[in-house]
Amino acid sequence: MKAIWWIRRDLRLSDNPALAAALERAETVIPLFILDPRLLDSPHASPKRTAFLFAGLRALEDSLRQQGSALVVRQGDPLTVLHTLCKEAEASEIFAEADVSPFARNRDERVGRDLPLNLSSGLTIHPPEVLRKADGRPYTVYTPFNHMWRSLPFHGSLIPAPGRLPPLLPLTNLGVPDSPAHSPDDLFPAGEAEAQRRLVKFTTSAIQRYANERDRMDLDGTSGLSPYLRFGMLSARQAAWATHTAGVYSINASTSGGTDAWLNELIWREFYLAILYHFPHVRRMAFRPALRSIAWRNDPDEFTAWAEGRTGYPVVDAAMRQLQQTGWMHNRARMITASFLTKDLLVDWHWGERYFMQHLLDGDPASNNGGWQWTAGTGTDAAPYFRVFNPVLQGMKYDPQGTYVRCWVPELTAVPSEFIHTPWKMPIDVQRRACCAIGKDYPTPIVDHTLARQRVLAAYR
DNA sequence: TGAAATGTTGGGGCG
DNA sequence: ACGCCCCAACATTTC
Repeated sequence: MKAIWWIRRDLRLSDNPALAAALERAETVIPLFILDPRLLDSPHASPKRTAFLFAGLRALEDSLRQQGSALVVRQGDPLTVLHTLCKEAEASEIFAEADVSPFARNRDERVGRDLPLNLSSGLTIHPPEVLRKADGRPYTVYTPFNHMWRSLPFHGSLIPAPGRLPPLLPLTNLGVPDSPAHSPDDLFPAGEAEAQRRLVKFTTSAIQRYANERDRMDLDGTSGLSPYLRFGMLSARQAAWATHTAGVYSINASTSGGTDAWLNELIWREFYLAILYHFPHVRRMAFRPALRSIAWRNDPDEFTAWAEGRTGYPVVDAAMRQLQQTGWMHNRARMITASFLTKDLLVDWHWGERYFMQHLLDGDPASNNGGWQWTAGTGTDAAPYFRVFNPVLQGMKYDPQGTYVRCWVPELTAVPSEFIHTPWKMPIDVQRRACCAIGKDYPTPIVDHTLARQRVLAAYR
């Protein structure tokens, strides 16, 4: 029997339930990736993320070749492509990893009606369907979701990568396209091997300090694994299991330091994947009906200033430039910039959601939407509307010396630390010495935070 | 996974 | 010695 392994966001050979199922049932497995124009040309697509995906496909292709197989790449509507390939290669089964987004579920349902599609769970550790309250309804609050999640047994162990794969007969193959844009490949080299390297590095060092340092924008305190999790170059199970090697892993522990904080982040990921699965309309509108008609200002010039890092608030500008230049942004900075756009500038969170999707290597519909709705206060278990981040205080707390700011906003390099988060307060002679004239070399704040805060509170009320 | 406004307390300066 | 004021430090409430 021949089967197709339809690769979507599971670019890995190890711990891949869909691949394992295919190999168990079929003598020949055809690894297939479909370039779907509806995804690649969507308004939420990102040249940087596509470049990362293609680089990941090249890495996967290399691994498959080393195992005696190959990667077949084709373009078009998945149903049509799969139809053609099934006929051409005489494949009688298709195996893939289940996904949660409305787009993916729609697509898979269409395919499954016509073709023998077998979906395996692997995107999350616990599938969204099984996590329900006692009354059968899905969770909408993180903490009880977290408790239920942690109470579930982890079944099965990690699936090792297969040894030699069955060889393929020649098939029509586009090959992996060249990356559409220059990607910051040195910061995030794509592929399963790199993901494993990072995981080992993280679980043997930074994870110990993760509880305290993950919020510090000036330190290397995060895992840096999000782009790899996004495309399944690393499985969530691998990410959670690896905490064993950190030596203090306990599924029910509340005091195991960094590993526990790390597990919480993985559970946030599963929470928002479950939210999108159970409430697909969150992609189109606020989860909370009362907050679907906020009187946004939506000033296009202010939005552009935010996007380009010209707001006059150093932490906001540093973060937005980091995103533009690297395709990644520190998690604390994501909350600060999202709060600034929605609350200080009163721009619809949908605008920010789309912009982040267009730039983030790890851009994932579920996590990104969840994060934006959390900040805007419109989502499940969201921050209350009156919780407005103060960009100055956040900067002083999570970038105390201004190292992060100076890294991404070079015009502030010589500004003394005393003024690094409030450069507009520099006396003229200090500005001169720092070679930074406010209003010329670096912008005056585009809004007064105190006034903006009052304005947003009124608008939300 | 905030921050500002408001309230309370207690020590020290000073008449 | 005493009352009064000021204000920092901390706690509570409110947005």
